Amino acid sequence: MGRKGEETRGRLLDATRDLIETGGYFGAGLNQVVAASGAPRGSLYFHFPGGKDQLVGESVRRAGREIGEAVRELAEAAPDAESLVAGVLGLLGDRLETSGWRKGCPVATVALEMAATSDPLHEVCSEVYGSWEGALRDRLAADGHPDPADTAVTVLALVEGALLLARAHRSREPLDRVTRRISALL
Amino acid sequence: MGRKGEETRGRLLDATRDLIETGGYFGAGLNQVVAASGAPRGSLYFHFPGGKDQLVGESVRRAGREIGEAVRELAEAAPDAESLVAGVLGLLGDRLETSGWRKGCPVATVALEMAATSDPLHEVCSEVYGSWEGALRDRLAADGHPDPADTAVTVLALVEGALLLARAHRSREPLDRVTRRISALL
DNA sequence: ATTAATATGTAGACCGATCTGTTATTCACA
DNA sequence: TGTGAATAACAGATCGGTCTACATATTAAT
Repeated sequence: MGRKGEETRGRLLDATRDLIETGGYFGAGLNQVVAASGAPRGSLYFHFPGGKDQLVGESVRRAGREIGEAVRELAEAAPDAESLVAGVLGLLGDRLETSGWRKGCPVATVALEMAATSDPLHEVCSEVYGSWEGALRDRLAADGHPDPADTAVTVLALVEGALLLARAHRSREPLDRVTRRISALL
Repeated sequence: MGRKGEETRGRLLDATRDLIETGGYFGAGLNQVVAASGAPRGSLYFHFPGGKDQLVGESVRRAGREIGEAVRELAEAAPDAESLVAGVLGLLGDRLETSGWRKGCPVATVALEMAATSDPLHEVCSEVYGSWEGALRDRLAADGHPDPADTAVTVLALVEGALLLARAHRSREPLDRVTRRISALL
């Protein structure tokens, strides 16, 4: 695959991710994807012969990897788990607010829409959440936390839930309140 | 409005709620709504002249009221906040699993899809979450909890996040893990 | 070095299906 | 007989997906 091809492929994935994050699987029409990416319709099916499901699946996976890496970088600088979670909540809050409450979690909406419908997409979402859970669990275990597995899932649920409430209220207040209470879990 | 009219109106709202819960706003096509409810297409616009947004809005509000009442009943029987939250998580877990991972939170998916797009629907979701937060806060305050406002939002975020992860993994493990760690917050 | 041949990618018209919403007509009960 | 409600045909737009023609690279042969 040449340089040019790889580039439009990436533009398609980025545009899809953006639209998915705002309106989920059904909210991301392929017409909007090609319009936003600048790529023609034919190129979409050249790079993603599996159609919309492949496009969305790779897009979610890519976004999951990106966020995972960002969290890993934050984790290196954070002295303990508590400041790490606070940092993540702060980062996500900034991203959410500056995007006009559009950019929350790129996985959540698709996960909810597809939980009972599409097996391939459900698996992608499950794997992404699993990787985040694992990274968090490892960090907690390394810090000597007494209950790393349960606590990792609990913290992830807390972050996702706070992000959901923040979008629902169009306010970072839920994120701030959760940040204030996070220490009780760690 | 006569008896018959009220009945089909209710059937339309119930069918909409079911489809919304499974696939969100975009996942609930009006063709599916009329097919599931048995009502003809024209009746839909007779009872809901505001179209899909009115139908979905009233459906979300109705579902929010129902769940709020169910929680209130559970709260009367629960000796403390901890057993109340555990009861809610258990109830939601049962509902989720027996529905084949379809019925989670009837508000969440719509809230995420519409956070940045539709002002009326965003407000409905915000109000429903607000009412749940308020009920939880009052209970915590009545129990003499030191930090009812922050804790209420945190607990709601935790429940919503756990429900999201459970649907994403098609497993009640996240709900169980969160249940085990909830006491740290209360 | 130049040209032919092949693979890679672009481009957009087009298809049937489905989407939300409208309309005119008929039904049924008071 | 008059009004609340049911009914289904219909309209325009958009959906995901397919198709063929064209342009641009890359490779190979002369």
